Amino acid sequence: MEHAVAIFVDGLGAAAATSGILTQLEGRIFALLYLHEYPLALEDVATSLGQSKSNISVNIRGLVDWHLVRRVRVPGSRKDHYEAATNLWRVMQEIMERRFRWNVRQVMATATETKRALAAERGAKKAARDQAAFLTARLDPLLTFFSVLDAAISAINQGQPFSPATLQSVLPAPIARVGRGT
Amino acid sequence: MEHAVAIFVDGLGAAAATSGILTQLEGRIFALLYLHEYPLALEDVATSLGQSKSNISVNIRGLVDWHLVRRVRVPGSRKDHYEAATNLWRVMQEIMERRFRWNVRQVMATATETKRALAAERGAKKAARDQAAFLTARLDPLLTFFSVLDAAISAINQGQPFSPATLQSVLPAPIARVGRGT
DNA sequence: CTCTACGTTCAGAATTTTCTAAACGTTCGG
DNA sequence: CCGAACGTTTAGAAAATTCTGAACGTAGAG
Repeated sequence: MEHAVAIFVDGLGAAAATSGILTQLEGRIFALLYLHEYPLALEDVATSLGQSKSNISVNIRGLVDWHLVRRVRVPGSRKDHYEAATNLWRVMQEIMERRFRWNVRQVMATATETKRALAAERGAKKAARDQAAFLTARLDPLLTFFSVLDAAISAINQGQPFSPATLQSVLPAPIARVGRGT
Repeated sequence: MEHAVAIFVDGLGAAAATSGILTQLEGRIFALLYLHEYPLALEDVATSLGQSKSNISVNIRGLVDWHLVRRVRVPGSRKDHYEAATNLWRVMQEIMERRFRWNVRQVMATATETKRALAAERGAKKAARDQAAFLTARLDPLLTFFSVLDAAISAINQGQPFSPATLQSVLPAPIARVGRGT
């Protein structure tokens, strides 16, 4: 593997590992494909990354599910070939939609469920009623907050993907470089 | 532990486990504290969650570092007591700032580093120069995209925390468009 | 100063996750 | 149909992580 590509693969792998969105290996696979002009066969990916074919097979499927990687047919070959998505805005929308939002709703469902359990308790004693009032006072703002997050995600995801040029124009001033070395 | 609280603890724990931001146990600790009006001692947390004190000690420290939980002194007692943050907006700003943004910069640093390596290679042959041009064509939009993300995080984090009332008012009419200015 | 109640550290146990290689199923060229 | 070239499944190995209990350090009460 070329030196520059190796650096990118390592760096993106490390970033993915701490992202909570992708695993390190998924990050590495994506990085490798992202820096290849033409689709790579499963086996090429495996040998490039020093992993077994079975492991790549399993992990690349996750990337395909998330639309970070596309499977393409290459005329002369029977092998499966893969290429990385290049529309980063759309990739982010997908991740927002399918992961972040799912999490947000999980929290909302939990809060709602908790309120339901609370209502079902029907405490007759004053202490129990006070307790229920307190719990509601905690649960309601949480529910509101996550509802707003949910709405914000909707708003973002209904927008059209930006082109690189548009993105460029949004940037205020050149960001100072941050030397977060690996 | 009360039934309603148990449901909340389990639910938030599950959400945290898949969030990539907190571990399940951190989620459970936060949930427990969030639904308690008065600070809990380390030991109370441990027994409520069925974990060893040492494990809670380690995991609660992470929450304190992230300002999701505050350590407070309780006059009559020598024990450490903890209470959950209730300002969810501020909590989210903190997480954005310290985790998501850090990740974004990691990617930017990687892309920059890769370009540097590319420049250092100084390929004389035509094929090498073509390859370098292609890699640059992939790296530059990525760099731009993540710069925009970085700027967006700045914008969000420079805003004042919303009050629950304000959040509520934002809810009915979803945000129509993502602003382009600061 | 001593004794005790606490939180923290740490070595290793328990559990979970990741990875491999062999077995298997499928497709396609002959 | 056959055989070879594939990708996938899966049982278990390897590695990473989470968790515990004992040892340790510390601060405050007496």
